[in-house]
Amino acid sequence: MSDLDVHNLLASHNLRCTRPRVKLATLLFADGRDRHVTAEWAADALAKEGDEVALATVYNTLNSFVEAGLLRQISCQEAGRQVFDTNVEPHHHFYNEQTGELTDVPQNAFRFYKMPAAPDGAEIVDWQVTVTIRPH
Amino acid sequence: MSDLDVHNLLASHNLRCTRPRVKLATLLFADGRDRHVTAEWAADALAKEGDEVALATVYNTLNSFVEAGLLRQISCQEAGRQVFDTNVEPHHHFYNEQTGELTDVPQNAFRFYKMPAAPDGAEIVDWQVTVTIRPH
DNA sequence: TCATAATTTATATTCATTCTAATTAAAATG
DNA sequence: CATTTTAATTAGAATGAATATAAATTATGA
Repeated sequence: MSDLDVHNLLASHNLRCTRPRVKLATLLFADGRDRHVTAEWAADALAKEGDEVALATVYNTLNSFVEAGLLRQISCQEAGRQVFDTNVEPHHHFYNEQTGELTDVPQNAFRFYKMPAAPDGAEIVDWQVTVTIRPH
Repeated sequence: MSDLDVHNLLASHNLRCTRPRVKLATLLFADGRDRHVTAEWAADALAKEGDEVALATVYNTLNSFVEAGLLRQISCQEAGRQVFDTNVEPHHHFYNEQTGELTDVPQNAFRFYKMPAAPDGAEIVDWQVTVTIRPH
């Protein structure tokens, strides 16, 4: 993903092209790989490249990316830290209980013939499987 | 669940019968209902009954209960707080995105005919579905 | 170029949880 | 039953993640 692409990506999501946003978007989206990152990880990764961004800004930016639909916040995780997922398509996760690492499981890895109905007065908007794995 | 039962429950799980443990076990297990509770909720509930227990003790106790297999820690939740589940059997959850409330979904409400294989070098130890619902 | 509105930033603050060290209480022993 | 040992409780301090604040900076459009 070129500099121009990053600018287009931000612009097309109504996000101003600021230094922190460009750096973070490049870090997260440039190679098209799926990633599960914390704010601290992203801040450290930028710092290592000499692109220091204040931690508060990293939080702000990741949250704007979530609002813009560029990132997804993962709710299935070790308690106590927010994890952001670059894969915004519906999918599931392996959770390595030893390392805490999350790995994507494609949506179609699960096929079901029975699902619960939504409770009265509510609708189902998403479902997500967390598969806990243990190395042996 | 009588006082005697609570004592038996604790004793049979190698937990000393202390005031905080008896109070918490009674609060959580006496009526056999499934509950999803935070440490703060439990501390407040005891305080309202005149049975004050230090918050640190509530945390200690809930964590011992988890270790003893009397409670389960839920990993699918709003970021930032631990939720303890009195239902230790395999099951799933509705997550109300409006209120944050969790409701049990019985294990057999899902039937799959296709599940992902565990990655090399690991085994699947648990899987759990979180169904996000929205009131309408 | 200039004005203005959004963004960044350092710092302070909040909140959930754990740690510490002293006290208290439970079970085991004699 | 008294004593000893060991575990649990507790107040308060400490930690760590995330957000709020408010002043300085920067992007964008006129």
